[in-house]
Amino acid sequence: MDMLPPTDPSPWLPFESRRRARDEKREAVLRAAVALFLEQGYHRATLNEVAERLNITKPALYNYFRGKDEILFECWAMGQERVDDLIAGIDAEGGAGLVKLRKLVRAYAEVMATDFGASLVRFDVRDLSEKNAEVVRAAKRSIDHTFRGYITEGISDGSIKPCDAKLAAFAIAGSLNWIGHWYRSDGPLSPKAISEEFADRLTEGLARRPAAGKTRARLSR
Amino acid sequence: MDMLPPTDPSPWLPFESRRRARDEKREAVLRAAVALFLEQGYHRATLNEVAERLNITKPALYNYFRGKDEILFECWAMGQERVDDLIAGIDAEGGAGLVKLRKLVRAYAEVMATDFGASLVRFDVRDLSEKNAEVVRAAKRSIDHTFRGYITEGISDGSIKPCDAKLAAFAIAGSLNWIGHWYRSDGPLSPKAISEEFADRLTEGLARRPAAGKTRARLSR
DNA sequence: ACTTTTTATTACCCATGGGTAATATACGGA
DNA sequence: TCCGTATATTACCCATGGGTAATAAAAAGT
Repeated sequence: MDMLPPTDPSPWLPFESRRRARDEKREAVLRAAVALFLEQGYHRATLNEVAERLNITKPALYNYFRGKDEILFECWAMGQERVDDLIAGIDAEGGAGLVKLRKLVRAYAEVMATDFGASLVRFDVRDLSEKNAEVVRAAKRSIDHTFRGYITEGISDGSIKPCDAKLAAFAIAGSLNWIGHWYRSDGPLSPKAISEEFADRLTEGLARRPAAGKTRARLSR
Repeated sequence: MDMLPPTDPSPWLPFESRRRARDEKREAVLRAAVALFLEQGYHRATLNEVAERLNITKPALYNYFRGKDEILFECWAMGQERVDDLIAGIDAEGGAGLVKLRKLVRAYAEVMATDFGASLVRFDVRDLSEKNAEVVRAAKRSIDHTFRGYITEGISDGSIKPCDAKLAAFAIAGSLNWIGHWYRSDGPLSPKAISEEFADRLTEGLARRPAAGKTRARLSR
C-alpha cells in the first residue's frame, strides 16, 4: 500500500516514510499509555503493562521517550493541542463574548469526554519534571485567561451581565473539568448531549437577556 | 493540668482520659497526613514524613492505623462527616427545593475550602481497600442523590424551572468539587466570598423567577 | 552480499518506601 | 515498689517498578 511512482528519484521519501512510521508508533504508545493511566492512575500503571498492551517490552519504549514522566507529559500535550486548536478556531470566527463563551463551553466539554482531554485534568502536575510542569502550569493559566477574557469581553459588549469574571470563569471551568472525572464512554450520556446541556446550563445565568427560541425550547425538553 | 477532684472515686475517668488522649493523637495524625497528602499527593507522600512532622517515627503510626490506605480513608471520612452533618442540617430546616439547594451549595463550597473537604475530591478511590472504596463510592452516590433530589423537589414545588436534574446536578457539583482543586488558603479569595458567589452563580440559572433585592445587588457588585 | 543504523530483547541494578519483629520506655494501677 | 499495658524506637525485610547495560534481530543504505 501507499505505492510510490517508481520513477520518483527523491532520496528523501524513504526517509520521510520511516519518520512517519516512527511517529505512528510513538502515538500508539501514547494512546495505550493514556488509556492505562486513566484506568489505573499514573502511579499504579506500570511501563511493563503499557508495553505489554503494545506487544513489546518495556525497554523498547525508551526508543521513543526518555522516561515515564515524559510519556505522561506527551499525553497531556495531545489534549492541550486539541484545546489550543479549538480556541484558535473560536478566536478566528469572532463574535460577541457570550457567543464565544458558549462555543468554548461546548467544544471544551466534548474534549473532556476523550482520553487525551481527560488527561488535562486527571493527571497531576507534580508527576512531571520541573521544566514540563511549568509548561503545563502556563497552559492552565492561559485557558483560565481565555475563559475570563470571553466573559469580560461579553460584559463590555453587553452580551453578558456584570459579574465577577474570575469566579464565573472558575465556576464554568470547574463544571467542565469535572466532566473529565465522571464521564465514561460506556455510560448513558453522549458527549454531544453533555456539551449541549452544559453550553446552555453554564451560560444561561450569565446572559444579559434570556435567550429566546431554540435555546428555551431545548431547556424545557 | 486538667486536675480532677481527688474525691471523685470514678475509676472510669482515667480510662476515659486515656482514650481521649489517644483519640487526640489519632486525629493529629490525620491532620498531618491530610495536609501532606494534599501537598505532595498520596503516592509521593511517605509515612516517614507524616511521622516526622509529628516528631515520632513511622512504626508509631501503626499504633493508630492498620496502614497507609487506612489513614487515607480516615482522612476522607473526616470530610465526609462534615458533609453529612451539613446535609442533615439542611434537611432538618426544610424549605423549598431551591432554598435547600442554595444552602447546600454555600455550605459545600466552604467545606471544599478545608483540607478534609478537599480530600473528598482529591483522593483517589483506587488507593483504598476494596471494602473502603465501596463505602466511598456509596457516599459519592448519596451526595449526588442529594443534589439531584433538591433539584427535582424544586421543580415539583415550582421554585426551580424544569431542566435535566441529572446534568444540572453534575454541573453544580462539578463546579463545587473543582474548588477543592484550586482553592489555596493563602490565596486572595476567602471561603466566604467563594461560597456566596457560587451560591448565586450556580443557582441563578435554575430559579423559576429571577431573584430580587439583595441577590441582585450582590451580583452587580 | 556487507555494513551500518534502528529497533527490540534479555538480564540485570537499585532506590524507594510500606510494613514487621524485637525491644526499650513511659505510665497507670495495686 | 513492682507489674502490666500502651506506646515508642531501632533495625530490618522485601516487593515493586523505573531505568540501564549488553546484545540480538531487522531494515536501510551502498
